[in-house]
Amino acid sequence: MSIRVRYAPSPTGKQHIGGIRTALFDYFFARANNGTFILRIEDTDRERFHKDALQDIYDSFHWLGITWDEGPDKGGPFGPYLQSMRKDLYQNYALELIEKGAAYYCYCTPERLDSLRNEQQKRKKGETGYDRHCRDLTETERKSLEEKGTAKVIRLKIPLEGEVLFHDELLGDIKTMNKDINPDPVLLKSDGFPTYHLAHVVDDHLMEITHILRAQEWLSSAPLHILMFQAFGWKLPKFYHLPLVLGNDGHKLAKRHGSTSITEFREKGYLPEAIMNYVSLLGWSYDDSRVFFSKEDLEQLFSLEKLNKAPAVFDFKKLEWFNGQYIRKKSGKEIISLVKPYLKKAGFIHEPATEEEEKIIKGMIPLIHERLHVLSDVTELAGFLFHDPVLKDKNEFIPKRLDREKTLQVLEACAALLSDFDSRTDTENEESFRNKALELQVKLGDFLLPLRIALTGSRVSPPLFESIRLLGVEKTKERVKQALSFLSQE
RNA sequence: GUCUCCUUCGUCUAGUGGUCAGGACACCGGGUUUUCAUCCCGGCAGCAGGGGUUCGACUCCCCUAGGAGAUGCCA
Repeated sequence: MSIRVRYAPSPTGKQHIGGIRTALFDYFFARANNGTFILRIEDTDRERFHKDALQDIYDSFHWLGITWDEGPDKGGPFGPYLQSMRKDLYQNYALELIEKGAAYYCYCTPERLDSLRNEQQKRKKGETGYDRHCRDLTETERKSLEEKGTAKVIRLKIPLEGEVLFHDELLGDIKTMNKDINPDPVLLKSDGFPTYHLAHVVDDHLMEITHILRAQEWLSSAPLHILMFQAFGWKLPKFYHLPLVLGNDGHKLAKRHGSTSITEFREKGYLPEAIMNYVSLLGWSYDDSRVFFSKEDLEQLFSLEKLNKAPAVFDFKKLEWFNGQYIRKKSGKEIISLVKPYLKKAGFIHEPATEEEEKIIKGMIPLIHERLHVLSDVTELAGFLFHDPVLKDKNEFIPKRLDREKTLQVLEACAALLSDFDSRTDTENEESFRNKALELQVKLGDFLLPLRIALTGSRVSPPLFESIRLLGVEKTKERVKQALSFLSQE
């Protein structure tokens, strides 16, 4: 039987690292086994639904280059793939469960449920969850509630005794006493929409899903899902509860850990290759040493056997390292087009860029390429090529081993050296500067520092001589002049 | 509180009874160098604890501890 897997996000917020990791595993597993990858949108929570979130799912996937074989926009033999369009279907299945005695109507108001929960929390001990108030309503009680038009939901009737035993392909056999299962969870909400529990079981069956890969946060409700599969008399898919991705505080990854949504990573200048590579290594590995994997590699190499059970902490530093690696693999040409949007956004260049701007960009790439960790670093690194530096701290100019007088002297010497800068090669220039530094009894690094700051506004910059050539000697001279007067101010 | 899952360097991980416990990021040194970055070389650092099983346990079993998740008319 051919493999069919699905990624089933709910459009309630931006796609985060955790969800994408699951999606990637689904996708790679399908590709590596000539299976089918399905995208199903679980938009059954009408209150939390966001149109932008739906778009974000598509955007994130397109950007990463993940394609699906069946989905809302693509169609397929088991559609529609938008759960809100399958509403009636779920109602029928919920009714079927009632007929089978596996579910029942509940007329409890949200208010009653709230106060119930409050009391339970106050008590701290003992029972939690629904008290099964409506489970054994008599027919007459039910009828009178119906006549009053009380809103109702459908709840799953969890057996009071016994246990559920199921096998997780990753975690092994898992046994749960029925009394420990969430007491009678809601299947069909009062607005007629199903909850996740009902919807995914119905759809996974109808869509002939063979493997369910989902995060471990679902593990505790898995027994209840098993119960439903059994009540319907359906064949069980294989379950893989994937380890969670945690933030550096050890908790489930969430907004508070900074920007962990894919679109935010994208905006900061992370490459899809880097994200894909890094995220794939969260809870999965290939062998004892290989770390670089392209999408194509993963589409072939990925296997469920190499999955890890323990949760993984998301490490921004390592992602950044991967990103730097992938940036360095790009050609200069690629970097140019990758970096341009950031220059535009910063207001450094026009749209489209002028000829002069193009020239500068082309020239600066070799200088900044290997200094880039994320693409947005470009504005910091190359800003001085597009605007004069802001001089704000005199002490910045003064090297540790020098004082202000000496620094002024050094800067004057640099200005003098600059006059026939263009007539010399870089090697010759270096020699002249070196000689002058020697003459003034200053280390070359110290000698060049004030000039570097005059030019770029920072102690850290791309190589000096190349930078001077790029910006032009005339402009450099002006900046040195400004620096000189700034530094001589009392 | 209760239930469930998890536990190898700070982090991601390899390891499936006999290894000097391997790799990567981070970190710390050193080298290259006009700063930074890159690059190269080197280093620090781990089997949570306790019992078993076994000739032999990181590997198997039990207990303890710690962590996480769930406990919603959210997914």
